[in-house]
Amino acid sequence: MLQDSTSDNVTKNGQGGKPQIPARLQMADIARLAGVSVATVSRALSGSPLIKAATRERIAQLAQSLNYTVNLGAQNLRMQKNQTIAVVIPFDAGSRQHISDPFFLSILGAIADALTEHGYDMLLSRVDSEQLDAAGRLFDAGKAVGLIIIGQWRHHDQLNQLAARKVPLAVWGGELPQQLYCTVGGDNKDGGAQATAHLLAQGRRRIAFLGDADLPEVWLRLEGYKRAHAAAGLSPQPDLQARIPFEEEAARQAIEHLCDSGARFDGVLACSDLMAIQMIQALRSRGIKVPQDVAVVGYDDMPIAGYCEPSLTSVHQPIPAAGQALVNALLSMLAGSSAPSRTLPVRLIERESSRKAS
Amino acid sequence: MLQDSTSDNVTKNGQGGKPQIPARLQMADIARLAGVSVATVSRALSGSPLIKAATRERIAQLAQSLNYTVNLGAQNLRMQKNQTIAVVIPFDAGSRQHISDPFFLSILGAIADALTEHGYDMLLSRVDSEQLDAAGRLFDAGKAVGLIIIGQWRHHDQLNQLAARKVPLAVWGGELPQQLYCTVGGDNKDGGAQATAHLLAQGRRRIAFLGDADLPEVWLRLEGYKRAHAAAGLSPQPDLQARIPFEEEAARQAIEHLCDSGARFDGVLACSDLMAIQMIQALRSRGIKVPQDVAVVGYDDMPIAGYCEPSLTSVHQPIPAAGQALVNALLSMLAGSSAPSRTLPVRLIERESSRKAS
DNA sequence: GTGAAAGCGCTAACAT
DNA sequence: ATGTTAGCGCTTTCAC
Repeated sequence: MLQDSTSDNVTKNGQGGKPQIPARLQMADIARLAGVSVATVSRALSGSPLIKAATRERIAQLAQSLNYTVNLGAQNLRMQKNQTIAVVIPFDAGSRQHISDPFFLSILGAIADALTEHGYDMLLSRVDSEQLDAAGRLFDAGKAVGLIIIGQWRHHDQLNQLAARKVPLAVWGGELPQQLYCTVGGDNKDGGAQATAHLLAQGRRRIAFLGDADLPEVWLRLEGYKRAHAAAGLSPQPDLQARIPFEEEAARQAIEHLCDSGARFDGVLACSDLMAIQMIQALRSRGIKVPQDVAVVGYDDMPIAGYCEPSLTSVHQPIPAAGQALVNALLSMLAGSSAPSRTLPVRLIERESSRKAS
Repeated sequence: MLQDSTSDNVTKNGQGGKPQIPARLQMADIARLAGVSVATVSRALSGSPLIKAATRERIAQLAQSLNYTVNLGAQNLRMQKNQTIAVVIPFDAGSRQHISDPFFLSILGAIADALTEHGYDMLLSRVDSEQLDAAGRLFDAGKAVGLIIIGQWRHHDQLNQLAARKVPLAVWGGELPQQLYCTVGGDNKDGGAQATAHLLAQGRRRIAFLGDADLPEVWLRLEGYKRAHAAAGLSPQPDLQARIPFEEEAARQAIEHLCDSGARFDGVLACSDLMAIQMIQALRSRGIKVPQDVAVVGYDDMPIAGYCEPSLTSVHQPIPAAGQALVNALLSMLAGSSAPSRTLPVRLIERESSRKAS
């Protein structure tokens, strides 16, 4: 059997059993075509000064014209490197619905931009929000060198375990005591407080809080809500704290339920813009006016906030900064340094939905 | 030098120069710990019946307890396989803004779900919408075995070239003549026609069309708009066709400009819900009532459509079906079969923004 | 039933 | 300035 057969244009074609799909070009092919060794091609393509400029150029041209690109899988294996970060958007196990909150695309885009800038690829993955630790598999299997997880959900503990296992990890969420992993998040306590203080300043006294306080971010916002009440010498009604989930359909039902429960309120702090909008709709369909009868404040300040009717007062989160901060944190962990958790400033954007009652 | 040194717990630690970050466990480590060869571990972990059940179980336990998982990079290289699909969301080159239209997350989620179901990973990538062919690199470099591209943008030609190069490709967009690649998309012509017919039926006669007809999807919707006019024995005013881009900020400006241009219209067909909402806002800020003075119809029927004030009439796109169709198409191409383009049915959801003029 | 050894596509010493 | 060679972590014939 001839080893040096130069008769084939492309390495290994027609050997395998299957009807081989256009086998990808590999370095050996380029080498043969250029009449040099693979080592030379490798060096030429990586721009090594060891190769004579003319040869380098010739090889580069050849590769380009054939759309050849170094196989990154093989390259990474050999170089022991991996430039992929997994971004995990947990999904609500009950309703396998895909998350409709625009906040997620927004932060995803920001992370994608930041990763691209640093030359990393982004593997998008969805895991059950009840089993965040399943994301660790992406690291164990070497698919990604690090993880960015959007939200702690109910599993601070699982995230801690991942971190204890030394899985490089940056999490969008609230900073919690005894936390082993790095979080980046808006200042939820302050955001909750700003929004609540604003409603109180408008003369609202019975302010409903919409959100599932089992989630750290929401819990912190609730703390802010309480703090603002305390600062005004008031104490909030516990029955006005409604456990509304983020997922759209479940949220709709819970909001309807709240409105029909007979609870009386003249202000609402919702933990997402979506919830706020759903609440406004539920109120209006019951003949209750916003903002005259009930003032509503949302959270995240997504683009829609400015476009609804009435335009929505909302707590603005610095999404692009968040994306960068998450990526920076993770990269510095990968570089061996430790990354402190960061809390980013937020600010209330006042619009029509919370205008002062007449 | 001892080859068989069993003294090290982990392969290659403390050999390299750098302060080695917790070197990942590899098969050799498991093999040593289990007192068998790597071949046995490999077989055991892949559930080969060649291995005695007891041994297999023991090895599985060990691996599990150590969070060991086969390195997929190496596995893929060896097995000549790759289970990654790249999903490309082009960005508008001018405004490097991340796309704020919720439609993109929505379809991204649908694709992610469909890919997960088939055991594929999803690499999310953003490319300049003017250089869609740059996405081919993901395939050339072996990072992904196939591409799903969201939208044709202005570069039908580049997509055709990719397809001609045999890059496995499925595109969300409009079906065009002489198209070498596979598209999946809503029935844009019909969607445009349904929306327009609805507006005409409400007595509207001067209907503005908002969208950049350079984009195939938009062009098809415009065709539907014209067809509906023709069917009613009417002909649309060319000056009411406004080239509004999808990107939020640019759209806002273009819409303001249209409103101030003196163009008179009593109906609007917008090519996204975002545009529709922006238009409603622009009109109202000028004292024009929706739907009394101007009826507005959006496109995509995103969740917000039902939640704005007035609620938005919109053309509903079957996003989950679209995600599955895109994935199925790509997978069947990968399997060697050809995949026909698909046009999915759409339907108009009537809401308040287009109620009949009194 | 298990081990030894070759090789997936590439890079980096070490030759020359 | 270029070629030879030995692996990266894994799977899989082929031996035993």
